[in-house]
Amino acid sequence: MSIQSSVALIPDTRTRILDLAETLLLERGFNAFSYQHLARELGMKPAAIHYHFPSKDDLGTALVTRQLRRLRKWRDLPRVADLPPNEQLEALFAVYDNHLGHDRRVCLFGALAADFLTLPAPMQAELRTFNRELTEWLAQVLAVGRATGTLRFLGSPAAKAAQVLTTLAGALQVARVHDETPFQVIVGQLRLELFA
Amino acid sequence: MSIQSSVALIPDTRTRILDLAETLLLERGFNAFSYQHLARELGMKPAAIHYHFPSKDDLGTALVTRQLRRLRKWRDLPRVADLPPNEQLEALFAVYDNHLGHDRRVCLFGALAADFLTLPAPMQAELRTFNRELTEWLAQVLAVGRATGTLRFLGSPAAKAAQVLTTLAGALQVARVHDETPFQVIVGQLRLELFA
DNA sequence: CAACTTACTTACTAATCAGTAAGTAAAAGT
DNA sequence: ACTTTTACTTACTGATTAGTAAGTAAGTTG
Repeated sequence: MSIQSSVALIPDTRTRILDLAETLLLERGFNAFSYQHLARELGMKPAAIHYHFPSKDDLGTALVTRQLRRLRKWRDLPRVADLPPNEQLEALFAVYDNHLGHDRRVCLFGALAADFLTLPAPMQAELRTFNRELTEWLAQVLAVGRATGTLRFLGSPAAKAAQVLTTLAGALQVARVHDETPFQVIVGQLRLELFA
Repeated sequence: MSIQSSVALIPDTRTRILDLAETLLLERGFNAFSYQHLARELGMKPAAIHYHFPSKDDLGTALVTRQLRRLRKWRDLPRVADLPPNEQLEALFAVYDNHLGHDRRVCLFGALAADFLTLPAPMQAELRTFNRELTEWLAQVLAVGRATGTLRFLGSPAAKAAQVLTTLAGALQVARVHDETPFQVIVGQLRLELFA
């Protein structure tokens, strides 16, 4: 693998494939794009994609693995980890809002959940880990937020975290079917209920 | 079209196709089944499916249209329409719980939202109507429930209805990725918050 | 009884799919 | 300078896709 500057203006081919596949996955679904689509748009032949990702399973797994790495990196960023809980929650909302701004992309979880049973086992496993780690992070944020009085909710932090994340994933899907409005309404409702 | 008893033990072919397509759609996704799959399992040739539904677009649209008819029928059923609001909400939860019991099916909305942009226009339109009518129904239930003191929530009934339905659709997806537990946890959280 | 309709099957097309094998030009390593 | 590795292209396979056209057997209707 070629050594590439971390501030590369032109990403290497492998990254360009992943980026395009991610776009197509989040905008169209996993079963709705092919190696031919990728190759045509990247100006290369389908076999070139197979060189980097022998099978579509490999490509899909790489996509989820990358997103899991991103989650861990984001979560541990000082500008996120050092925030008070209510602002951490707002930062989470901003991530989903940002998806909406990119052609109403759904989140990775929402893109893969419906077709989950057709996915290769490693992809399923990575997606489970992704969702579990994100839920655990939010549960911790909620627990501290309630303890310090900036957040309020009934029930356990774990249950509330699962509920909030599920709602956010669903809200991006509703936004796709209608328009941005229901997403903003739903997130507004979450803010109303959660911020003390 | 042949006249068929309304309590038919053996549904006509068109219905059998719709039933199987619905099963595959809710368990695998719209782009994950073909006319060949349908034909093989029904013991007929793919062209027989084309006879009843000339294109896959027609089949998909028929599926959503049927679900919209079911929603209107269910909503207007005396045993649903005459219930007090808190029991109407519980009846809604029961519908989603029943999906879970059928091999962890997601709801129609959750099955189609991710691939929404790849769907034929009539299917998109029907799905929008379906979601809009269901949300309006729930908003009314919530409004009456709060007014009569059996339900409680902050914000507008419309916003709360959108949030609750989005959460339910998402909860079925989470159940697919993990197991039944998160669904029960999330619905438990909804009950805790909504029932006064 | 004849004509028509219904509900299919058989046989096909053209496109697309994921994936493979062999070749190649350039870059990198020794 | 020689060898190896990288990053592809060309050319192909076999499977699968949605969809069509023509034929047919059974049932329905006038």
